[in-house]
Amino acid sequence: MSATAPEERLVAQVGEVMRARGERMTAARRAVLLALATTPGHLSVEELHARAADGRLPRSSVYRALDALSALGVVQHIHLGHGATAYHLRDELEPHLHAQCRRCESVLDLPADALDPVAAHLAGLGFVLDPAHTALSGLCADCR
Amino acid sequence: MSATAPEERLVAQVGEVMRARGERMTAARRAVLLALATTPGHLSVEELHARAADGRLPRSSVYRALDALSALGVVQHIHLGHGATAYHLRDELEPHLHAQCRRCESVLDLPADALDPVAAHLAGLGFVLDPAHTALSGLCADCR
DNA sequence: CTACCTGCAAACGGTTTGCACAGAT
DNA sequence: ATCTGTGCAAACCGTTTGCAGGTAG
Repeated sequence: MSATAPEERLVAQVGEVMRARGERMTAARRAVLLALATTPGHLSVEELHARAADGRLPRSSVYRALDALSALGVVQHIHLGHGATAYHLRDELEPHLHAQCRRCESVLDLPADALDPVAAHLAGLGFVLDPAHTALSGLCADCR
Repeated sequence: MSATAPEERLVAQVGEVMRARGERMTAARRAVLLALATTPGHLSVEELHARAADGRLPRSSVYRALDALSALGVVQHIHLGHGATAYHLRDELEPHLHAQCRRCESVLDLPADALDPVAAHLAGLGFVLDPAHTALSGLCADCR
């Protein structure tokens, strides 16, 4: 019966959007998209390189696939202080922020509304906060 | 009469702390410290390199001077999303946070207590927030 | 005089790019 | 058949490091 797996549906959907824009759904993009869809949490390019197409996809292609998917709004990234940028599918249903320990680099998830007070303050200055775009920094319980 | 300039007092003070630790107040460290003390706001290593010792101080020495001064707690740094790290003297009297526009890269200052609500939430999880260590991200009034 | 520190130059990790070829439409 | 995307390799940028010589104490 082979019901259509949710990742395959995603690839098909994204493919349509790309075609509508005169772009193409290629093996590289499919591989990156599948890696993101089948792995929980956020992944570095390093990790994507390892998981997508079994490590056979060059890093530069991973970057270009991420660029293309980001342009569609399918993929988002988070800046983690010192460390490498982390990528993830846009999470429409479960948006959340991140706080990273500056010592052990572990990442904590926060409710999406955690920055609402600052966001309001900034809005008053005409500044639109993108709360998920950079991780907060500090020391986790274990590292204090 | 040549009254002692505040920067010179700072250099002398920091020099003492260094000596007390078995370290030294060298020309490189003095130059970086003076550049930070006489320039408002936060500076990249690039900018420090240009201002300290007239550009004659190698970048690697700027990094090492910053490391030494950071170890004393005299200097702090901020991670700015994509961009290069920014350095500044520890501002005991006027601590503040930063929000950076992801388009024009300009930086907005925020009151030090702007993240208190999140900090409280995180404290409940045992996580100690360091609110000044990473800049928030978004779009400024001009770039929207 | 003796550590500690500097300058230089090379290496580094993450990311971007130029180019000729491959492949989706 | 066309034109976008890929692979490769080299360049890039911010940062770190090894080492021989310099200098603060």
